[in-house]
Amino acid sequence: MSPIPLRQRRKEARPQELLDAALALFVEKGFVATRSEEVAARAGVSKGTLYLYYPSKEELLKAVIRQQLSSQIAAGALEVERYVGPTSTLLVEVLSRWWQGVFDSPASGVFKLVITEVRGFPEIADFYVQEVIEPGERVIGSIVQRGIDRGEFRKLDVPTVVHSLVLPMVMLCLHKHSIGACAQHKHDIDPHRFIRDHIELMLHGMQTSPTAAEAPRPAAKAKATAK
Amino acid sequence: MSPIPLRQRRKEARPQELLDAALALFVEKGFVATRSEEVAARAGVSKGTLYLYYPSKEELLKAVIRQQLSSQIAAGALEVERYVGPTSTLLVEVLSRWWQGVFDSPASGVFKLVITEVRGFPEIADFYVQEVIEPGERVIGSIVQRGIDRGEFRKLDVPTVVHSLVLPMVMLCLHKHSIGACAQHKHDIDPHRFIRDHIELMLHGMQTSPTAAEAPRPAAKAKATAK
Amino acid sequence: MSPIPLRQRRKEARPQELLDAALALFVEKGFVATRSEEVAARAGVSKGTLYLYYPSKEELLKAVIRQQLSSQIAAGALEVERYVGPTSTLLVEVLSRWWQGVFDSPASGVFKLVITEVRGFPEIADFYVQEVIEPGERVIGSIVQRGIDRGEFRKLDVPTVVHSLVLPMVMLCLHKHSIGACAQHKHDIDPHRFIRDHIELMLHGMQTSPTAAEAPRPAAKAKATAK
Amino acid sequence: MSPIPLRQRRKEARPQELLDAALALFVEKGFVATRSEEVAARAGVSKGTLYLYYPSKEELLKAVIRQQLSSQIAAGALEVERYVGPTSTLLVEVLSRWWQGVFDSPASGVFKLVITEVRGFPEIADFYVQEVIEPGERVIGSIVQRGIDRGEFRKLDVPTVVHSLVLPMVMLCLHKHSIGACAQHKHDIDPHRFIRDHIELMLHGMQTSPTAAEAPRPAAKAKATAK
DNA sequence: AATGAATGAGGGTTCATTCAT
DNA sequence: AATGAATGAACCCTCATTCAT
Repeated sequence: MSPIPLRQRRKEARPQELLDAALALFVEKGFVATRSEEVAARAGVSKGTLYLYYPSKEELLKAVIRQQLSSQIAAGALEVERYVGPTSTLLVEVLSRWWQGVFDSPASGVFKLVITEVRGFPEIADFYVQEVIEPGERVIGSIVQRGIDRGEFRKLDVPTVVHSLVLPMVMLCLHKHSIGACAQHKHDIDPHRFIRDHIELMLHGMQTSPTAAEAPRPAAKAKATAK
Repeated sequence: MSPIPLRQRRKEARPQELLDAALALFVEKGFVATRSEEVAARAGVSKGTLYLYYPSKEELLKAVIRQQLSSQIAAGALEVERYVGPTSTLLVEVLSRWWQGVFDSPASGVFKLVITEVRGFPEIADFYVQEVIEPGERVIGSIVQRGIDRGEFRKLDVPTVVHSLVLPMVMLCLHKHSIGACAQHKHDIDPHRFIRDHIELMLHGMQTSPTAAEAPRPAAKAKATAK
Repeated sequence: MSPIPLRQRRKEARPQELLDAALALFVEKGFVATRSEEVAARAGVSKGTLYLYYPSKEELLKAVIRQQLSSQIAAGALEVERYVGPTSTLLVEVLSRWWQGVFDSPASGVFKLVITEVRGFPEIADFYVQEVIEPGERVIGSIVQRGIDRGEFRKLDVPTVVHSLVLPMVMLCLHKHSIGACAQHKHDIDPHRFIRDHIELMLHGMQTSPTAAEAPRPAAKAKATAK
Repeated sequence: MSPIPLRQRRKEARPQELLDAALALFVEKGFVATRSEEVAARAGVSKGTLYLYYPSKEELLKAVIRQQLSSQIAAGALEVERYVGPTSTLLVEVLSRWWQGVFDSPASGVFKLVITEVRGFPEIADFYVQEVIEPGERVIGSIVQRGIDRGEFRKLDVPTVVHSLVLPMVMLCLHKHSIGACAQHKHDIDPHRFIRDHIELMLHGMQTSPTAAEAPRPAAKAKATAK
């Protein structure tokens, strides 16, 4: 049934395996502190082999980031256009979906990687801005705009709202891979719960009429402050 | 006229000069990528001198972080107790003051430093959490709680609100020292303006009464909590 | 024709080549004063390669000593058991053979190395005592004892005799690698001749019967020992 | 009563205090591994002061050795000329006296120092040979020669006998400061007892008539092998 | 004379990268 | 293609020596 011999399958899988290994290690230990041999070892190949696929550790770093970003651009944009229904629901929907896909996956590490390494490789900034920040802000921004246009949201400064919405999410990803990864401080926050609450809180702040804010979750009931 | 000999005066200044140099460089290039000689040079001394004051690069890092943190704890707590007046004003006041003191100063770099280096030196996590996160959250949390107690804010989950308020601020510090430091992306956001807007937006989300710009809202009822 | 590739052949030879180089240099210049790069160079490899085989200069030192010692233990013991004939001949035989094997070989340097470096690395003392001193004294001691038992030697304190016999030999090895290695003082003594004479002199002192050049002597009585 | 102020006395004592400190440390840790600051500290002065008395660590080493040697030349020679009585007694007398003065004093360390450091500073060899080896061998040699001339000793090769006599003594000094200084191996030999026995054994080997050998110590009795 | 802060050459060790196998 | 031995530049840190005080 599988016409492709194992050897060849491995060979084709190599680049991805190397990228995965590199992502994990770069995020964990930092780019400089990660030895290229470790990356190779984690990918199950030898030091030399790594250099067959990537000409240098630096290129490997860029490839890691590029690849993670490409997969992020994705989705969403279309959804917005087609969607009918309350904007708050749409916003919750889009942010949640993205959050689900990112936070628990290794992809959450790219944020740390970018923050940590851009200064050393400013090219990274360019494609990060182009591939993630801008498209991301455009999508979220367009939703917010839709809410404003439809009178659901107050007339707010769109970029501000977008940042207020998104920065905590990014920050949680960073936390996960830094302090959150240190034994004692693992469970200080429940990220999924926080994000849910955060969005809700934001919606409150954005909405014209308080009632509208509740729309997305009909079955919900009072919960307020319970810690 | 000057009874203290130059040598000695220098000696006392050295540790701080070295810490300043180290902070700047560690934030800019990362701990591992910074050569100890660079730190020394930036502090205007030679390689060897650095080791007269700090026994190793690693200890220097810890000293850098410790010192920045110690100076952060400070402030605010008292203010909260004494304050009379609307909680929203208090919150704006406290956050703004802190923001002023941090964002434009080199201290803003510690966030990046911590995020970047904790994994390598987990002890850092401990004192960061103790010296910054916990006291910080306690102060902001107490303000939020005050607002709730006084019926000015809705009955929200305090930690959630604190995070929603603060994480974007921290994130902006990180941004400043990473992407924001790359030529092309310098002025994507005006941080001070954003923080002002962000807080305002948050307050909207938090407040009970629509007075400020919202429709009247009865005791908050349905809450979109179901996960 | 040669199925083993050159690389691999080298690899197997490396440790020994490095040990040889290290022995020579450590003996000549002392452990601390020898740069690891020199060792590598003398072994025909680069600095880095040394660390492929030994994790540190210190481990290299220990390996050098260990290896020399292991090869020393060896020999003699059996010979003693089997031997028939006068003990004096046996003693001469065993000491000469050992002397031949040691003095002119690089192994003679280990004595200096041990004397010089034990204080810095006391573990060395343990294995030197176990691998060299004790076995060596045991072998020579057993010969002396045999002589006493067979009435060929006077009833002397065995360890004393062993030391009197052996210490000058060790001392000559030390001399060879210290003062003896300094141009002006090269030929102050002919070591082989000296050792021959020394053993002969010692035998005179040990023997019961005056055969060689001594008057008959009854069971030794008066002893010039009182301190 | 003491007209010399303390300050000045200290000042005059400095060089000697520094030499003592240096001897102890150089013997213990080796010349290269001893930091000049340690020497200063042990002598109770600061780093800088050391350089007021000796222009470099190397000169300090040479001074240490020179001074120790100068004090060794000393004595004995005259004694030999004047002495009347059996040569064996004279020999025992001279060797014992020297041994007493050397072994238990810090001077015993110079042997190690010379052995260890000559290769690095060959000038040391010259004055060591001139100041110690040659005078020493001359004194002992003249005694041995006297014994031969007077028919007390067999017609042996004088240098050989001298070496056989003296090398174990030197070797014991070396041992004391190397293996003997390592906890486990402190009491393997009783040096004073050994030297006494060794000389006695040597005398046995040297003497024409066995009876003569016993002369020096009339009151002694059988002791032989008892360990 | 004495101090000890400062210097900077020097040496141990690491690791990205190459290349013979 | 894959390996891993070898290289050597680079970096942390030490310490002899200097010199302002």
